[in-house]
Amino acid sequence: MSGGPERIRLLLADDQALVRGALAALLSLEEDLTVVAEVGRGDEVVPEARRSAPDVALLDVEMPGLDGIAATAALRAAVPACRVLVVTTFGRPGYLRRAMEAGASGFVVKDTPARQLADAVRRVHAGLRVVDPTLAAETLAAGTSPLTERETEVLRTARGGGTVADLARALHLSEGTVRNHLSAAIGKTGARNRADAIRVAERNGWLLGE
Amino acid sequence: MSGGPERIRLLLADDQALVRGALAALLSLEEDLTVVAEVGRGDEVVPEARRSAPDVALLDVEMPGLDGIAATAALRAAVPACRVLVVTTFGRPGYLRRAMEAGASGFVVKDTPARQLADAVRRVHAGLRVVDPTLAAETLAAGTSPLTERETEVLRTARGGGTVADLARALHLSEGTVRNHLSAAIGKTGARNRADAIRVAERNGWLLGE
DNA sequence: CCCGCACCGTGACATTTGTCAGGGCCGTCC
DNA sequence: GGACGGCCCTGACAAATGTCACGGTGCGGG
Repeated sequence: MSGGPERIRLLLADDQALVRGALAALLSLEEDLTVVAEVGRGDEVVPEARRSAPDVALLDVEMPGLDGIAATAALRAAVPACRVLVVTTFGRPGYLRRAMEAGASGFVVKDTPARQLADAVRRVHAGLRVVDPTLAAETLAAGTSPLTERETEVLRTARGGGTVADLARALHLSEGTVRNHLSAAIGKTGARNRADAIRVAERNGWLLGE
Repeated sequence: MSGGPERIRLLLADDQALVRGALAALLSLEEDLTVVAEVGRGDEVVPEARRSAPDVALLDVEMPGLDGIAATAALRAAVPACRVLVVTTFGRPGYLRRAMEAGASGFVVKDTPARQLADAVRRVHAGLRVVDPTLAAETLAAGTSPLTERETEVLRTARGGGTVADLARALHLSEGTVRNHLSAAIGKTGARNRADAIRVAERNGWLLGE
């Protein structure tokens, strides 16, 4: 508590309580870091950040309530002084780009060595950007989503695994139109199936928004 | 190092280095626990356990090389003195049953509070069993897999997302047989699609073994 | 022994899915 | 204004998928 007045204040957001607590333990070992808040849902990030005024927020992408990308945007708007470091399980190429566009300062996958996390936090706090180099290359290669807005929506709905008729009803579209969008999506993703297209799009992080 | 000779020796296995390190930090805060080994792959568990002789092994289910269930069985056979606590992301009903059958002493999901982990470790070390009560109920409800061995195999292969012809070639079966197995699986899972059936089976942990 | 059951295969069938060629409605940009 | 492109729809077609009925093989239990 009285270690010094200059500690970097951290907010942790991760839906898995165990991981959250473990990260807190890991980061608290550092002299210059202190965890001032922990939340388990994306929509709790902004309220909690308003209350505890952290310097850096570590956000997971997969969270209930609000995904980490949307939470990033909301947090940047509500508490501009707080920088964001996205820490995620999956190195989906699209995630990185979306996170950066939303205003994140850094992006780290969960299979990077534990030692590097504290450094990443310090760099972000210092105003630098932190990006996994391997992932950056993939992101450039994968580029932005080739899918149109409607195609994305159809594909996202199709994730639930219903028939074309179901999708048409859910989206208030004609069956033919749904088929057309799916066909276009299958072509653009280079897939052979609807299921295949969903997998490809998901892996690239093209099914996130909204 | 010299806190006392009676510390519980732990082995951690998780494919995400960050989580692994964080768990190590969390558990090392406890006076009576010490982490003696960390691995990132399932097939490294037994060799490492032979070398470091841990009292308790914390294994993730999702791991490259060898999944946590198979690693549990192998570890129990190779190093009977070491008890196993499975720590996993997904509370799939089938995972719990399979883990227990493989000889695990405990099963914890990653969104349990961090404080409880150390207690779970101590209980397991003391010879008790630790099971998430909510999950136990679900497991009883979901029961064992209704799928026959072949159906499971076909469904597992179908996950890759190929056509029936592809599956037939990969499994050395006739197309008609593959269709029959898929049809049976769809019926038994109460699904309407092949993709749907895969999702249901996956959620229940029926696609694990082998 | 006989029955049930998992398993493999065949063939035929209805349904679903994916593709293609159209056409019309709107915006934006040149 | 005209071209372009996203979006919606139609209708028709081929291919893949799911279902059904059937026969044949082993294996284990009553």
